[in-house]
Amino acid sequence: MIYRLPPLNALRVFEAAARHLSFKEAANELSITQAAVSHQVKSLEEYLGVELFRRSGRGVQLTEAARAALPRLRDGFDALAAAVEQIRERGGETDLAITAPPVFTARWLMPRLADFSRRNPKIEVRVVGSSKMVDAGALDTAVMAGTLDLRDDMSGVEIHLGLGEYPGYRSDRLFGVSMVVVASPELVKNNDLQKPEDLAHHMLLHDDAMDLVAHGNAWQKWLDAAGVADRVDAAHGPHFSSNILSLEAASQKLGVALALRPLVSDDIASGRLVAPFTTEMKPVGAYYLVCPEVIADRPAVATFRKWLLEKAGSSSP
Amino acid sequence: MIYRLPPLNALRVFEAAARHLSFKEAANELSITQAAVSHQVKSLEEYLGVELFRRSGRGVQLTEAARAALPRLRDGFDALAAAVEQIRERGGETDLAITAPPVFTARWLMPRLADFSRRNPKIEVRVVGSSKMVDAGALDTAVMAGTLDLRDDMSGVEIHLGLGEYPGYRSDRLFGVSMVVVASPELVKNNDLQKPEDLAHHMLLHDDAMDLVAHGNAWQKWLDAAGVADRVDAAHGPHFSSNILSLEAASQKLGVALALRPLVSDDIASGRLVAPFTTEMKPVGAYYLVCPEVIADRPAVATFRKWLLEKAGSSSP
DNA sequence: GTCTTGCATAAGAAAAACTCACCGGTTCGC
DNA sequence: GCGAACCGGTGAGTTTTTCTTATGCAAGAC
Repeated sequence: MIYRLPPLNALRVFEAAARHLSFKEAANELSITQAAVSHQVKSLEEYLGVELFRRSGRGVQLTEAARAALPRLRDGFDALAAAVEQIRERGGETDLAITAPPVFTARWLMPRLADFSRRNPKIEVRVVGSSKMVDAGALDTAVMAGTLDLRDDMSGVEIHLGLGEYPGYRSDRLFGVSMVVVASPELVKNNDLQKPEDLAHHMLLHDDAMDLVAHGNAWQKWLDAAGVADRVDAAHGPHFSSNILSLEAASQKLGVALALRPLVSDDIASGRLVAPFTTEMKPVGAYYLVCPEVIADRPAVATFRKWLLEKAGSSSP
Repeated sequence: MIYRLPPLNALRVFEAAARHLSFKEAANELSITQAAVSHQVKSLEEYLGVELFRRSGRGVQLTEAARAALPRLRDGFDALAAAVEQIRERGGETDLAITAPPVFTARWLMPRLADFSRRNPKIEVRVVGSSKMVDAGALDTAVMAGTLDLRDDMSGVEIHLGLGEYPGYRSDRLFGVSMVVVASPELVKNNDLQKPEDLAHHMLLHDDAMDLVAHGNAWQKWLDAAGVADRVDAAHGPHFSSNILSLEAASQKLGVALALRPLVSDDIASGRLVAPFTTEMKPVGAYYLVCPEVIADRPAVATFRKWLLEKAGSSSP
């Protein structure tokens, strides 16, 4: 993952200016002059080729483009600030830090983690749901060949959805995943949702994470696999930023979502969701437990790995 | 929200160096010299007062502190990159983009959103769960009543947990929140969890988001409010990065969590969770629907606001 | 009109980032 | 062992970026 980022200071200045809706105030907050803010904002606008503020003689207003990006920008700085804070306080006080994709965490890990904690009450756990544990890059051709590696870093253990190619790191395969269509049982009962063609009459729920896994529009790919791409429109429907949200939406009868098997097994077993079709799309990759060799033999890590592999083995497809 | 951040370029260099576990490789990626990387890393270490790499003659190793903070750091840069990308592409093309905290989205918005979509099938929605929509509020900004921005390629509303002071933005109060203790019904039945003191015998589930809302250690504050701070240890127990995860953990009987009322009302009604104590801690703030004045009167936004306020009114405390 | 406020801009000053050249320790091949 | 190849550390000097000062310009307030 190589970041292509604009000058970061300019971003920070822009964020402050946007928050205050005033260059002067922003300058004050940052302990620089108003002129400096003006310069930075201008350079950022030139770099991006996009107007960020609308100057109306006196005062400034955000443009649509700038406004739309602000939440993420704040998210970014928040995360950076948190990371720095963590370093300052020597954060890793817990015995075991687990970083994993949110869906995996909520749907698979959590229901089982209680068991782990019961068996190992002394191991203090820290669970971080990180949206970017999907190896988007791992689906690139270069990496598919197994030549390139990414992510030579990490803290504690991480769970990745990828190919398991992490040179220098111990990686254990948990289980493979496939993509299935899920919907609320009532939706299936009430309307006819027996053949993939019937999807044309339902709302398709999209989510960004799934598109990442599928390396494109996930619905499009699934419909292709099912051979009904020409009869169902994959473009429309609400978008969600995470699989957790789209699954929640599906169970609320908002529409039909894509999910990863076996993560949704529990939902299906409990009747919260059903998988009406047999068509399953095998995306590349599987969930892997990855950790740097240097910490692989720590007691807490070793215990967790052993436990996790056992759990994965007993419920894997 | 004023960010206290180290020199950002140093952070970026550090991230690259950590990823490659090599100053030389990092230098190569960043198109600078190895000496520059060395300098930047050193300055960051001095700024933080924390050793980040352990130099072993040839090659470098991450220290614990550095390793622990990396996932967040990467999350941060990912978010910044995404924000920049979004600005470049002038955002999505949906009719209505809703950015909200993850718990709010999953526990409150989603169950109701189905109704909205049913009533307004033509409005295409994009829901983004953003981890840090909690804020103290931008309090001292100049209010601008400027020229209208007539471009309509993207319209975003946000839901914040804050004070409702957003100059230049239209903000409507949805409902206030209070902090309550929740646990699995079985946990309450099997063990005695009748008085706050009993918490001493249970695992306390911590989450970062709740600490943010409480402006400190949320459990500590709750225990203070309940008057049992001296009898229950607020420090230990597993940590989660989001309220969604800690609630999930609680319902899996891993321990006892803090939650926001009324977000968990549905869980309590359905019996997934119970709130064993009457002590409720009122944290500052409430959920607000916030949107820039310039887009407040667009049909999609106006429709959504009307609907949302109606829903909030009928279920607020 | 005149005053005030807030952003833009140019030119020079200050600060930060980078390079170069060289050092020293470690590893690896012979 | 011994020397070569690597890799990071360091200090001095240079380049680039960022900031300030000073001033200009437009819009709203009185």
